[in-house]
Amino acid sequence: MLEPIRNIPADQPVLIAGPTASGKSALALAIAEVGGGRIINADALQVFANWSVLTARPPEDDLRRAPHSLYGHVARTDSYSVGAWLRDVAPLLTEGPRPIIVGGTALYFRALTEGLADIPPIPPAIRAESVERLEAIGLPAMVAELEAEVAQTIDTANPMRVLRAWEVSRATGRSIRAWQAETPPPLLPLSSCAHFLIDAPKDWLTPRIERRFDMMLAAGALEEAQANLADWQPGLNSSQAIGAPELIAHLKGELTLSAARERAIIATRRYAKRQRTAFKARMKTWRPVNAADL
RNA sequence: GCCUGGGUAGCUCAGGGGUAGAGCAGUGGAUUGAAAAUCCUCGUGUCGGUGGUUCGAUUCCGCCCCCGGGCA
Repeated sequence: MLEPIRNIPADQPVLIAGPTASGKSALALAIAEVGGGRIINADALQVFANWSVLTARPPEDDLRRAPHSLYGHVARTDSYSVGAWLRDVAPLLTEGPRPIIVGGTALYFRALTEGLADIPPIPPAIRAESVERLEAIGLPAMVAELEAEVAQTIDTANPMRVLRAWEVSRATGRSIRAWQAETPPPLLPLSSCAHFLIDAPKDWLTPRIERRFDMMLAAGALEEAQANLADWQPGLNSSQAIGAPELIAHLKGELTLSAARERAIIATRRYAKRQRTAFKARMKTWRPVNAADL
C-alpha cells in the first residue's frame, strides 16, 4: 500500500479522490503518518456535525493519529456549499502542516484546482423567492426570464441549474455566465499537488457498499438518526446524507428496517455510479490507485 | 375437492385478436455555490405450458401446471 505514496515530497500537498467506500481515508492516514500533514475533508456531507457514522467520518482513533480538519464542523441546520467549503479550506492551505485533501465530492476538487467564480452569496430571501417563483410559473417560464446566453448554455431541464442561474441574476444583476467567465485562478493548481484517484471497479465496490451499511448500523447509525428525529427537516443540506431519510422513515414507522436498508444501499450504489462518471470526465490525469491494493 | 383472483422486462404491475408498455432497478452521460443534490439517454420479454377457434392468439375457448384468497 505504501508504494504509490513513497515518493511524495513531504511538503507537497496531496489530493485523494475516490468513490464512497473505497478506502480513501485509510490512504490519507497512511500518507499523513509516513510523511506528515493535515487531513482535510473534501466531502459534502462529512462536514455536518450531526452525521458521523452515517457519513463514514473517520473514527476517533484515526482522528488522534493525525490532524483532521473540516469534519463535522458545520451545524445541522446550516446550509453549506462548494463556496463555503473553499472559504474554509483557504487558510489551511497557507499555514500549518502540509494539506492532504481527501474526499468524494468532485465539484470541490474542481473548484479547488480550477477555480470558482467569485459570486457573492445569494441572500436567503432570494433563494426563497426563486423557489416560490418556480412553483408559481413553472420551469419553462423561469428559463424565459434568464439571459439568452444563459438559457442557451445551461441544462434548462434541470430545476437546480435554472434556479441557481436565476438567483445569481436576480441577486447581482449579472448573468452567471458573466461571473464564470471571470473565474479567478485556483487556490491550489493541480500541477502543484500529488493527486491520486482511487480506482474501485464496480464489482469490487458493490458488495463493499452493502457490507459497509451493515457496519454503520452496527456502529450506531440508527441511534444517530434517532437523535435527528425530533426536529427532522428534509430540506436541510445535512438531511441529504444517504441513508438519513431512509432511517428516519423507519423510525417514524413508515418503512421496515430491512426496506430502509435496501433503499439506502441502492442510493449509495447510484451515488457511486455518478461519482465514477464524474471522475472519468474530470480527473483523467489523476494517478490511479487500485482500491483493492490499499 | 369445490369456488374465486392471478401467472406479461431483474422487481411491482398496466394492456389487449394483427407478436407489448410504465414505474422502480440497471446502463451510459451532463453538471462552476443544494453536488451523497439535480437533470438527460437507453425497454425483445418462449406475455406459465399445451391443444383448439381464426388469415392471424400474448389477447377468445378447453385441458394441465404454479401462486394467493374463500368454502369444505
